[in-house]
Amino acid sequence: MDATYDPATIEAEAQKYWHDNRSFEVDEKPGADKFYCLTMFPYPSGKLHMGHVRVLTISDVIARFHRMQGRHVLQPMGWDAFGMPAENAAIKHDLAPSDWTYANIDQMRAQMDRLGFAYDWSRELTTCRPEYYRWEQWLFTKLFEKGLVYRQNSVVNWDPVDQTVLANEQVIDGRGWRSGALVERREIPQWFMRITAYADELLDELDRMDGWPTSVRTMQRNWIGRSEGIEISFDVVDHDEPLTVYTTRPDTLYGATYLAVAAEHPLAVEAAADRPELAAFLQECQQTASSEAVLETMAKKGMPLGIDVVHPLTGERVPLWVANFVLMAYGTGAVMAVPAHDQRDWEFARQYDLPIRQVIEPADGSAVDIDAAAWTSKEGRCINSDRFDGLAFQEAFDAIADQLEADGRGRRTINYRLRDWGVSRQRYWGTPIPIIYCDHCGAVPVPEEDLPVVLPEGLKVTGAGSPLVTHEAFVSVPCPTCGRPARRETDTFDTFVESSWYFARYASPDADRMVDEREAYWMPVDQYIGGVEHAILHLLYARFFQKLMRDVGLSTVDEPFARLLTQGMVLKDGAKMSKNKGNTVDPQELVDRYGADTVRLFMIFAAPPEQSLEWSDDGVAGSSRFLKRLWNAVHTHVSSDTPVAGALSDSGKDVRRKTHETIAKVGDDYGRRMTFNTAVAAVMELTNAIGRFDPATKDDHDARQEALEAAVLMLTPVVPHIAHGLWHDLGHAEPVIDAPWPVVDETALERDEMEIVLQVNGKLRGRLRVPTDASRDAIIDAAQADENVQRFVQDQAVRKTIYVPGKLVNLVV
RNA sequence: GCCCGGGUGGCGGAAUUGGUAGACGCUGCGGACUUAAAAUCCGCUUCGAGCAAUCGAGUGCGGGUUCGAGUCCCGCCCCGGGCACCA
Repeated sequence: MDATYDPATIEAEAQKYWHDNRSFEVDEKPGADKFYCLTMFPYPSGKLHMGHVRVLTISDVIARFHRMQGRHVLQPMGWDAFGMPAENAAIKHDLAPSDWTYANIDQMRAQMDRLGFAYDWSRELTTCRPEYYRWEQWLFTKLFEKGLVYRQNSVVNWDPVDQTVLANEQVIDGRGWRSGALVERREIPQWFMRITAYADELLDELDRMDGWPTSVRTMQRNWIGRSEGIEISFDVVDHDEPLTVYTTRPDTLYGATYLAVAAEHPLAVEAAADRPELAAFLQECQQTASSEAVLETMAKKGMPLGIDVVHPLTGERVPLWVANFVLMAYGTGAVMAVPAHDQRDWEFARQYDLPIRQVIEPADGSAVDIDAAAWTSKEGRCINSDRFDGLAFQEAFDAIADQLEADGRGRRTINYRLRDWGVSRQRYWGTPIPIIYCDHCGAVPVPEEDLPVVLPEGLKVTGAGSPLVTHEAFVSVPCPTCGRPARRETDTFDTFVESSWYFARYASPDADRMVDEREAYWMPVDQYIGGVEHAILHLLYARFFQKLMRDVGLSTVDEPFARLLTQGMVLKDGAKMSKNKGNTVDPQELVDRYGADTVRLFMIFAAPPEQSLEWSDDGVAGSSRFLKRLWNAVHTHVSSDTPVAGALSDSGKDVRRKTHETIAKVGDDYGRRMTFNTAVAAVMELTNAIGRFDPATKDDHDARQEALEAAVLMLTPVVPHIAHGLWHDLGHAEPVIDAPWPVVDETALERDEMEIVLQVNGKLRGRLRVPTDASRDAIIDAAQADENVQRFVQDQAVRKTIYVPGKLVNLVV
């Protein structure tokens, strides 16, 4: 064994061993305890950044730990290869998105291998390949047959100068990021997947998904947003069709003093026909980005339409307004406003001097000042509500609902905040939507035998619309039904479609179906790891797709991810590392300088996986120093002479106790708690103890061998290369990746003495060493006899004595 | 605006079920080795008072529950993530 730690050499040796032995390629081994460990696959954006290194390292630690626990571990890797950045890079550098993407993939794959991740590369997936995306085209056509997809108008951000649809990210302060033009809302026909058909199942299963963080489950629950309410019809004066609104607060119906519709609503458009100032306002409402964050934070504006509606219970006339915060796409495009009991309605009413009528008062009789703010609590009872006065929330809800239903003016409904998933993108670098439009047959799905619809690679991207639209060889096709000339859909799928089923495809990456019977062996994913920024969209869509695959008969699994770990960001100087901020650190330079193990160790040690991680150059150097100390400790041991036979010394006993205490803690930290940082800290403590220990006898020497072996084994998931070498140096022929996890020797944990903390009135006043078998009374007596304790007790009477066994005594005086 | 997190020394963090606040690492300071420096090793390192024993204060802010609160409850402040076309 070399006296000095040379990462470059030992990492190359370990990686060569894994590569030559195909150490991480797995197949379906019957009866094995399978463990499917999966990282959210990366978008191939260029080189690996620190965020990648962190999530990939966390996943690799989990995968390698479970392998050492004897499980049959699958850890695949692939590429979420379609998306907007490739188009932007293509415009900037005048090249094809495909060339840029494949070059990035090659670069990132090589970097991953240099970091020593235990991937089964035989299952590698790339979503921009027709052999991958053909199956989601196939599924789309099946869903078309089942009525789970449909085409409908919906709103996009329109750049009137570039004549193109913008992503929310491309709208900056209401303007297009390239043209600088004011963005408009525009409605265009788009394809939707009916995720709302699965809303109840997606919601109900959250209660049972105890392998997921509660925060993510809560976010999804709120996102789906199931509510029980009433659809109420208001007759519109001089119109035949009533106006329908949904409310969860029918108990406040008597306080409805106005209604508001969206700018695109037919009633608003009709009213604007002969009123230029109203038409101008509707035009202004269009001049805004479509994201909810923008709509909810912009100044609320409105105008009266000069149309009245009729209150369904009182028969009073109530004015109808148009407001910029009401969206046509959500619900019915109309809302009922109760300013006294809804804060947004209250502010709007104040702004436009609309009446505020209190119809609920606190049940406890306390006063509320409706002039100061809306009173939104449900802990009240009705007032000013005719025969419903005095009723509590639920009573009033039921009574008013019954009345409206009896009058034919209302209907109890369950409503969801969740909206169907719009999957159409007016972009080139994506999966073609497999639809052909025929003047005679309408929208026709591409027949199975004509799939895949292959995206022509190598088209020139300009930034003004998708090049597919003008690519006649792609667009012009005969109708599959009637054979007459027809045109292909030129929109592509949202890239979330590709990432909604890749986890299943890894199980059978070469199947001539979407997935084959191997899916049943590997699914569900046992541990999924990725950024918390995916807590809602990606994870909800993936859950939805799993159910779609189940319901077309491809799977029997309900939920795709049994356990979920959401890792935090990598920060530097308190901000997320990003090219924009110019605070990035290139992982490659660190790997070149310190080796992969040091980078991996720092990533794991600096913070628990779920928290953000603050970058520190000095911390990386510290991780490297620790590996040198570990190397030196093993070198010192294997190059020392074995002392003569003799029993274990007291310090040898201490080392054995520390070894087995550490084994117990580290196993719990890796397995149950997933706090890998504290696992590493515990092994550092053990290594420090080994360094201070000078074996006097053969048994002492054996204890040091045992301690070093345990330390190496426990660090193997984090720093597999140095562990590979050291395990060999400690005298083992078999590779450390297949060595079993160390087992706790309970007898080594036994102690003769324990420390008891002494408190007076809850304040620390002393410590006490007592035999482990000391009785409660003996300990309390000794506590009261303690000199410092007596200083604080003096002649005061002890009112209460609290004894926490093995921990503390608290005297209350 | 709404939903979900987070806030502990000079810094990253630890404290697992309400029971010793600051493990482990970094930085800094002091020392050893060296002609010297680097590397390495040893010691100290929450703040204040004290020669010391020890005492007081302290986990974003203000209250509360408890023998005892970083941990539980109520009300705030600040920072981060998401908000349906970034992935």
